[in-house]
Amino acid sequence: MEIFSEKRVRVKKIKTKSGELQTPFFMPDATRGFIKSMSGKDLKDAGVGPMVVNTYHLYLQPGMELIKKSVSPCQNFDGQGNIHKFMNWDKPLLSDSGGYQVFSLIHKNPQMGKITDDGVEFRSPLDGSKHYITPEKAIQIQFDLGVDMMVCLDDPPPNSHTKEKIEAAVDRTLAWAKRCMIEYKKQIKERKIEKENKPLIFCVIQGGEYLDLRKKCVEGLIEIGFSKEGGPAMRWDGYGFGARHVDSEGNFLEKVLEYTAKLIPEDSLRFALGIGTPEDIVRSVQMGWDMFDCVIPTREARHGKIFLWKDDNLEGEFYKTVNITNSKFKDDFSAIDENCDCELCLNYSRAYLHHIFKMKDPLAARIASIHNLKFYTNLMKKIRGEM
RNA sequence: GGGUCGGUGGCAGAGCGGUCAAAUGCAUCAGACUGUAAAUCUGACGUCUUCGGACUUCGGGGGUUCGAUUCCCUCCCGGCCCA
Repeated sequence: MEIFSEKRVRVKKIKTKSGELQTPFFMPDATRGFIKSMSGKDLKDAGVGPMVVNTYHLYLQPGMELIKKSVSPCQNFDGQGNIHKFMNWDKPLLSDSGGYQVFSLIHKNPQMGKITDDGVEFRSPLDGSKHYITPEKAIQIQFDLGVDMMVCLDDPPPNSHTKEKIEAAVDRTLAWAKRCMIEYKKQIKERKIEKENKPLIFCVIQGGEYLDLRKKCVEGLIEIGFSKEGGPAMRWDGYGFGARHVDSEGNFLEKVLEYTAKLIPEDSLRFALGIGTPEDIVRSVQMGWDMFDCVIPTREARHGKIFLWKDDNLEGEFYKTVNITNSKFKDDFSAIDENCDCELCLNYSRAYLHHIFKMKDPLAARIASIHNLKFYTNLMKKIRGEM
């Protein structure tokens, strides 16, 4: 793998209370505490380790009271009820703060809530009930979730906003990151969490497509890591790239990603939120990004799009996707991917998968999801040089 | 044999004098999906097109009318009821 022989890949181990992780890694989105249509066994078969859950979704449903009470009937977990026990998932989990959800909800429909400097007031799309989330509350919820990695509440404006508005979002993101850090220190102290069990904390870098704003944001965030406000200074474990990383035409914001990665302290984790397609992940890894999460492999699996390897070398067009619902697969009895050993590829033909998709049976979504996630976990193994 | 209701695009099913190439749903075909309001959404779906339109369609045939998928006659086919 030529492009990765230049030590541009930051392969390093990180420790969490649920086990070690090796960068670069990919986390599928188990937003509501599950990956649609998949069991824990399916996920393990696909090679999945860490996953992302969402603070906003879990807070609304099933609610924190239930999660704090939960008990796993099949496995011993330490401590009180948490999302690991509820899901019966003993590998690392990262919770996203929910800022992205609340903001996109409000940006799409201003009647759904309002944003102030103090926090966000929003209506639940489930039942219309009113909720109020502050940076402090977002952190408290994530401690209650009991995750291994947590993310500050941020303000992610659409990249199409004016520079003034993007800068205001940067300022708010910084103010909220500071409050999140103070709350984080407070929770660690109050909950008497030992050093080795501390969840990793990630801040988020905003700034849209403006390099100077990205720089301003990172510098402000680094400074917060040196602040002794609320307790001894604590550095961020990682920095996330916030907002969309593609422009309105779908072009990857290569320069912004590359520039921003360089601003992040060398020994901190670099989390490219929401990235992405396999080629976007490869490019981002080359820029120095360490962690990724994206709905693409699972959502597209449910929609019949299957990822196939073309080339072991991760250069050029190393993969392709097929829409298995296309009529050309109706009588194609070949294997889905001859080079894959997932449940789907070992057992079924393209024609059969085509058929169960056409019949809309949930089995189609399930086995396609296993396949696509296996593709992604293998992609990361190839990037790390493990296969 | 008599009565009655009905025959509409691949299917189901609206329309019942012009605004109908014909609602809607399904099926079909293609596309989108990037910190999941997504098992979702978009587009195409008679033929041809210089994308302005043009042409042939609503069981068959005939009629009324400026004009019929819509009204009348007749034939064919189907459901139900009575013999």
